[in-house]
Amino acid sequence: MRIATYNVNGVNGRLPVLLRWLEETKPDVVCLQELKAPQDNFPLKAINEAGYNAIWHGQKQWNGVAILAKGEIREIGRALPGNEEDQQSRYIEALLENDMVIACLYLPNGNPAPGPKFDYKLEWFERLYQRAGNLLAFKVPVLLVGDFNVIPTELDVYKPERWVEDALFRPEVRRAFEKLIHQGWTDALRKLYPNETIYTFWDYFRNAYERNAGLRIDHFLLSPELEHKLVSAGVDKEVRGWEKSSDHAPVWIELK
DNA sequence: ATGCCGTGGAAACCACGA
Repeated sequence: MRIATYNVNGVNGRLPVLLRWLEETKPDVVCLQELKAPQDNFPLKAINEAGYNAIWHGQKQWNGVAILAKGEIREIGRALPGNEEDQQSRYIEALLENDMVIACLYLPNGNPAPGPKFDYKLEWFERLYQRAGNLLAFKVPVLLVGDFNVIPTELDVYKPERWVEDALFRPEVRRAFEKLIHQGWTDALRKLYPNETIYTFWDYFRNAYERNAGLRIDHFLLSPELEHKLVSAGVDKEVRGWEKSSDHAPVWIELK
């Protein structure tokens, strides 16, 4: 089965691109981030007509996550536990019909750093670590998927020296990602391509896409139960070059 | 070195993103 993640940067503004990409690549399950749509303005009809069921957690103006599936999908939760005051819709968790658990997440950007937004990012990351540990303890197949807003290593950014102070690459954030991996997760794309330059995001300006000045910040983390089912993975890079594209490209994995 | 672009919501600019 093919599972994909795509930060759409506005699900309604991106609808033609999203539908074309779904039609061309036919993923079985899709995690979307940055819907930028309130709960009652999600394009469910168009998604259904494209052949997908959907659950989503919207928010007026910003954030918002969704999971689409050709098969049945049952929502488990739509908030990351541990902070009742967190109102931002950045997390949704579901059970797929093959009993796999999938968490679709949009980790906070965190800039400017240091500052309250960076503190929120680290706090959110710690709660994700706790939740991820609880999911691992169930000993079932689990996927943590989405826009982590983390550049894991120097290999994942075109000019690392320019990013050392940035909230996507600061040591605290890289350590948090490393700590999560060491909890027992596998970074799917790095497992298959340990030494390749792979990007999933290119800025809208400075001709970043044409210069291939990108970042790898959209990730698939596999629980141990899934590690040996990983067949292939990649980035639908050409989608980033389409008219009215998001600044992210879709990323996908294939599981047997 | 830098939101230079893009989105959505409100208002004809703003916040936010990475």
